[in-house]
Amino acid sequence: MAFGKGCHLHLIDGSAFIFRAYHALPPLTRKSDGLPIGAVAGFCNMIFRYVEANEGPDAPTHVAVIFDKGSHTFRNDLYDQYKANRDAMPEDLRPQMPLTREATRAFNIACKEIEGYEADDIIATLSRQAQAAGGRVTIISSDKDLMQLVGDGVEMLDAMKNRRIDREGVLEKFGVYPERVVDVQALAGDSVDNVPGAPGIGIKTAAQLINEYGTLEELLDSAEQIKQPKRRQTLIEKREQIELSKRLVQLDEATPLDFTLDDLEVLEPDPEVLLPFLAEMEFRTLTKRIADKLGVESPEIQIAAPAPEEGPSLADLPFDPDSYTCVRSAEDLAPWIAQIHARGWVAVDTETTGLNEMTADLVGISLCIEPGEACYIPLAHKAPGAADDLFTEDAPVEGQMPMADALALLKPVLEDPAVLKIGQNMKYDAKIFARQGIEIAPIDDTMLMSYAMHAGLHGHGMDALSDKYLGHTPIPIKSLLGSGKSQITFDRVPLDEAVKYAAEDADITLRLWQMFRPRLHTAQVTRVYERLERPLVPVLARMEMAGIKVDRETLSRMSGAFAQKMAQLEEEIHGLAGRTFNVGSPKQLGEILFDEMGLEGGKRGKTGAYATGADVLEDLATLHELPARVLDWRQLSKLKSTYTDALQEHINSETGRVHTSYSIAGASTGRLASTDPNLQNIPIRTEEGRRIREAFVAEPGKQLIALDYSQIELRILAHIAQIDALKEAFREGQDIHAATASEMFGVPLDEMTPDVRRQAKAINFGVIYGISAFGLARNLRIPREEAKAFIDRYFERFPGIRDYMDATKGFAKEHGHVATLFGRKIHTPEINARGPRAGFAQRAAINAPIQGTAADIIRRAMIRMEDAIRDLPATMLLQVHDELLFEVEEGAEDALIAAARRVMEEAAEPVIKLDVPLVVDAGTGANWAEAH
DNA sequence: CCTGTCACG
DNA sequence: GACGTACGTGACAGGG
Repeated sequence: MAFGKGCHLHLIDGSAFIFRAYHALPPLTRKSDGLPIGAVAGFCNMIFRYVEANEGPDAPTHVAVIFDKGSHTFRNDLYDQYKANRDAMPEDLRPQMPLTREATRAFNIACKEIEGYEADDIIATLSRQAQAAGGRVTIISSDKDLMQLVGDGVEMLDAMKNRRIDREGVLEKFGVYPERVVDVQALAGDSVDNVPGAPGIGIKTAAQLINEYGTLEELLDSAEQIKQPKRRQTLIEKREQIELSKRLVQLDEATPLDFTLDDLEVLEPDPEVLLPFLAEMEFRTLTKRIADKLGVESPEIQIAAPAPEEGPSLADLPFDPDSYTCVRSAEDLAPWIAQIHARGWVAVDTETTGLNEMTADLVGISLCIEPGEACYIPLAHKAPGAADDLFTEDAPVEGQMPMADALALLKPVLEDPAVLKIGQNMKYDAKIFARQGIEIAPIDDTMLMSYAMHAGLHGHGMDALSDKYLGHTPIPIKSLLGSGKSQITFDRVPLDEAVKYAAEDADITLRLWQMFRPRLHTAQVTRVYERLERPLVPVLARMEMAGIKVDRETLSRMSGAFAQKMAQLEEEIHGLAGRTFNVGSPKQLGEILFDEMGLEGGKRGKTGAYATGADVLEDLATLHELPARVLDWRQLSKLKSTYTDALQEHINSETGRVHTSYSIAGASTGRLASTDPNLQNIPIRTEEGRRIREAFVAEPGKQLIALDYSQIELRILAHIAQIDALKEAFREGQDIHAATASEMFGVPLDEMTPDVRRQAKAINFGVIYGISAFGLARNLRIPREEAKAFIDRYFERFPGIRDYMDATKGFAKEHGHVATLFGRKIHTPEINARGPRAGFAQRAAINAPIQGTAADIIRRAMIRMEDAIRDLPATMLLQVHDELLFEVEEGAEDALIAAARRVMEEAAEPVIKLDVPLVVDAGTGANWAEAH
């Protein structure tokens, strides 16, 4: 069909699709050969979704996907810096580029690119041709450069946001209509494409100037008349640069094409072509979906067994467990040490008798210097267990170096500032070595490299990373140790097996390091890794080793009291129920409440059991006494089992202190997580619970000091979202929730009631969490309509908040991640999902930059803290997200507070100058309850 | 091993 | 138009 009046042309910006697909999906690889395929998969999905969405009455008659071709265009001849600051294409995306073309053709959609021209120029040329022929055009892209084409039958469609952009939309974005967009762009420049523009003039100012003077040329000719001296000078002095910028942003509407509009007619996909392509890519789900849609049978997808030697990215070297060396003597070890010095780096891994670094004993050390070249140094292996004779059982295995000898030889290497020690989760090994008197440094950590690059995409344990990035499943530790009751410790593992396992770990670590090192740069997270992740390792190691003194007597006394009270309550509850049952069983409790007692409103969860959460029981408490007693019982049960009992088990017998372990790469937002035990959730909100903190004490002659950031997340929100009213309130030191309430409800601050303030507080928190009327309604126990009215009012009073939320969601959808002020990336792979998961992902995306920036700030404070308090008799013990806890000798409290507060309040600087002050509150006491 | 519950920021 | 919703964690008990 010839293109003409009544025709509708769709032009799809192919590169935008590809990059969106690439960033939206984890680095998927084709199962059979490891070919990176994530972007192709995403691309095909997007094309398919596009096709499905365009079957209606407004279906296009003509369509093409347009790509960029080559990196050199006429714009580079005009200006050699054009797009010069663009990152190189990620290594794993490059091989996917030709496949996206193939995919387009497989869908039977015209696929066009022309050497030396950008896709935008081809799109411009086709749009004008279509307009001239009397047809309509829809450009599927969100690239603002294309906005100059809009109007007179040409519209843009942002496929992700599903938003059409017409002339008014362009006006909204640029402040001018499409025909003047290039003028505004020429002035404002574009940092992404490295278009210089006029320094100091952004889109707002540019639009204002153009609207005042009509066109860019008229503006430049009348530059002398401009009142603002700075602006006038810029426009006069930078005229050439501005005119060059205009030529750079101006799309070429006369690109020579080797095809015509008629060639772009919409065609049905041919199942004989499309399905084999999808099957070859090994897209199971998509192949089936499309086959169903086309009404044909889905082809069988044959996935050959992975052939590691054919893996393209890792054409390296297969893993050979038999190639590893067992080092049994100083003579064996010497050449390894020489090789390490020759290279300047070595991957190191320790094997121990357990997972708790404070109690586990060193069993052996493995080293790797090149992929495939690794050794294991057994140091404390014993004969395999269960010997009849208790004495021979503990005899060391023959042929091991004395531990002291090995450590004496390794210590200089491990502490050599010229030798980089590479590990996976180095904090563990650093602590093991520290207990042997070795301060390992400098270090790299593959777990943290992965975390900096891939937070939110997947876990960062070695097994996951090896599988994903090396296509190799490591020997499972369970195969050596067994599990459950018969589990043995690593010192009982036979040497030949131990060598294979341990050396492989070091080998994997080295290979991951070689792969990740360049990728840190392409992912632009080198600074995050080097400034926020890696330096934290020694800091946390020292905090964990310091531990905090916990008074067993106090806990034990509380346990006894709790047990007594619980027994009492249990009796009462059984009496009220009319029979005995396990109060701790939600299942049994639900049956009692809703089946036997016949209370109304029982809701079943997905397992079919009644929900009996605190919110449910609180509602029921108005109807009957039993649920109220159960709530009391549950509180005590929680306190006893999780705190007063369990904490006693964690008191280290040697130090008399409790040593938590922080996971650096656990939470996707950059927060730390505390485990074994978790010291970040010690009770404080209720009086009974709070008393548990009395058991966390300072040594005699010392004090505990707690410093915590006041409202740090709301302050960050005020800064990021640029909310002037919030900023002002913080600058004036106002009660922020009261100030919010006052602004929203018009109540003067001195007439504020606690209830109004409470509601405003809930809204403030809600905003940080990605507010919804439902969530707020549930939190405040008010009707949803009322909650919605609150939120509407809030957005009305603080319109910047909604802009922030929309912008953050949009960014996540486009890039597949969000970022903190310090550049930490948090990936949001589900952001383009459908159904309830989309909501989750969106709220998480809104929250992540705020929570993550707060996490970055306290990390910066912790990293600087040791230096700042070096001369004080004080130790940093714990971090609880926005709080740091110190132990300090009596008499030095004030000095510590002053020094630590300064570090914390200035922690964002100099990278970020926040528009709001950071404020730190401090408390001192003999125990944690008093210090808070 | 999963689910529900509840402790924290 | 229906659906299901506050963000981030870890530990414990029950129950299959």
